[in-house]
Amino acid sequence: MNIKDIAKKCNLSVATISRVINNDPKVADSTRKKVLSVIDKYKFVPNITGRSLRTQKSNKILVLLPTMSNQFYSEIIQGIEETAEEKGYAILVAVTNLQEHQEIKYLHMLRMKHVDGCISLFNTIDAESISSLAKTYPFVQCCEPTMGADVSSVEINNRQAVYDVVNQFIQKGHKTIGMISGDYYKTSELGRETGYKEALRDNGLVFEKSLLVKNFYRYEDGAIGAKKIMAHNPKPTAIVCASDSLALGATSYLKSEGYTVGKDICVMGFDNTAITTYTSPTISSIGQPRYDLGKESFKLLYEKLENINSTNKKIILPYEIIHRESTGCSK
Amino acid sequence: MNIKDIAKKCNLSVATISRVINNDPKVADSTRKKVLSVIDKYKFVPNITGRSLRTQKSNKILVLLPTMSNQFYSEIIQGIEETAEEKGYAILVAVTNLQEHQEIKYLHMLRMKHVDGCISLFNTIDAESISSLAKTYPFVQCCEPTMGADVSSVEINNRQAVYDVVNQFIQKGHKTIGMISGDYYKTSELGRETGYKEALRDNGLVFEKSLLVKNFYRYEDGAIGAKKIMAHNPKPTAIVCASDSLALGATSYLKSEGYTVGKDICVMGFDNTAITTYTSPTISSIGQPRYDLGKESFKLLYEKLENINSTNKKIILPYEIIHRESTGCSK
DNA sequence: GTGAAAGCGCTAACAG
DNA sequence: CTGTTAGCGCTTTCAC
Repeated sequence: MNIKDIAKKCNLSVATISRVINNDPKVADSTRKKVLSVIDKYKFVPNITGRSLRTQKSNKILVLLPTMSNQFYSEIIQGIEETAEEKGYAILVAVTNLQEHQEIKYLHMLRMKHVDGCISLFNTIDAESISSLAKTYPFVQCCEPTMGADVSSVEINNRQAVYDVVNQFIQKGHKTIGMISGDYYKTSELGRETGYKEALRDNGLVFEKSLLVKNFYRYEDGAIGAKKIMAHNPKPTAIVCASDSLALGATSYLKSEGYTVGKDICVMGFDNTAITTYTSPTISSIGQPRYDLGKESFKLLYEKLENINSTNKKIILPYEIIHRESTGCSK
Repeated sequence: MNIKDIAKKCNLSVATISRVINNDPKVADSTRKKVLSVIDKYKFVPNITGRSLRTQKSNKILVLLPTMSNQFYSEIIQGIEETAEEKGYAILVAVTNLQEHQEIKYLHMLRMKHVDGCISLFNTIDAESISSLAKTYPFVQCCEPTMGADVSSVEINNRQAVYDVVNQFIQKGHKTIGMISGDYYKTSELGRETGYKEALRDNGLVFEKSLLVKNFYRYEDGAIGAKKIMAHNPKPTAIVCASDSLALGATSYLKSEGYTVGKDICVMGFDNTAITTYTSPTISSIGQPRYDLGKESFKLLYEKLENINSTNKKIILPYEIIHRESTGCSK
């Protein structure tokens, strides 16, 4: 059942059917009624591939995710989705699992015009490729802009967030502070680690390599990281983590070793995911405005969708530091 | 830059270019070489919309998710993705957020031939619509088959899983057992609740309405549920939950009320997500073979992709009951 | 207000 | 081995 069939049933041309489908005002009311009833009767749905081929647009955008196993992304996607829907765009999510060939495969959907634009939550390909991609296709990076790439992006000031936290710790009297970070989200990690180092430096403390451990973002990496950091002499009294999962893993390890987290040692998480209030101790965290991160990303993408030559923008959104039980202690 | 342009640059027909693109063996080696070098030079990428329109297939499948904020789905999707890739299919994920209009919107992608098939992790539309959809398009349900629908599906035996757990509790001497369930995944919930009721009945215990609370699957719903259940007289000594988030929320509430979970009261989760081993107490849980759930779903879908008239299959995969600290107690 | 016809980019049947 | 041709389903001039 295609447009031609409907045209036959109606004794009209395909052009008229097309006009009805697309709400063209210059079609007689009686004609429109007849066509709609036939469309309804046969449950006709216009073939979007034919339409895409003709109009050269799909009204779909791609959201590229590094992994699905991160609570953090869900609200960002909701922000994108709800903003996109207002403008008539559906969103499609693809997961790269951090594999470059997957990333390339899905980015081809842009070049192949199967989607009109892409919001990427993470990229492995180099800055130059990103820049050239963004020049030709509507493309926006969210949370993890590739360093040195000329592209629109939305993120928080990761450096400043950790700087503030470490600074607070030092004000409260902490002298030995560790950090557990990850090892693949290059941009945010560098920012967070830089904030850590700069806060130490600005307070006259020296950065020690053995107090900064980097690995993945699984709970167990938090535990492993905490173990390494606690082997340091003197023992740290505070640990900043690059995610809540790391903070939770660290807390779990510290408790098993007899420390009272929030009293003997402070632990700070990142992203303020729902879990933080349901553990004991509850986990302090740095919150990102997830919904708005998604929303602003789509708005930037929409500017590119309307005019690919519009200038690239870099948007920085505010973060918040939320103190819970895990940072109850001063030293 | 399209196939026609390439043909001109090569002084060949578009047909030959198409043959090269599609690895047709009956193309002279010298010709192939020339074409490939031109393709490379101009960075030509075949337009997949044109191809889809012509071949009537997209080599893409849709994975329909009720929500993104559930750790549980990530490994299922990986199972689907890796199996699909072997067969040359890319996967696209869409999130309905439990809204019917979203579900319908994305299912249209099937009818519009924008994807060749769909694996759905949850549906709100009725059994008849599902059956008729599955008759015409490759469609498989994973984890939550719609009751009464004629469709291929993969799941575990939810009823038996909870039956076993409750039975174990009773064998260990528990006499008052509560259950915290959810209120929208109709199929699995009904199965789990039925298992709970049947185990009670088969052991001569009576089911009491106030011991079964239903709500959403957020941590707070676990806390709220536990509060309600603990108001019962006599006090329950074990609670079965329909998810790990509920179990964690319940545990958090019980601890705040002074109970020692695993000693005063047992708590069982569901899905065996990573968090269960990083809380204290660690949470016992019923594990589903997530990767295989995804893998088998794609295999069923592939049978439909090859032959839409192949008979529908219902696959039941094994579960496992994993005891951790939260179920340490007998009564 | 409606229809005829061209064409989006591609593949495949057929001819040679 | 290569070219010619038709057509996938749709939108959009251009006529009338």
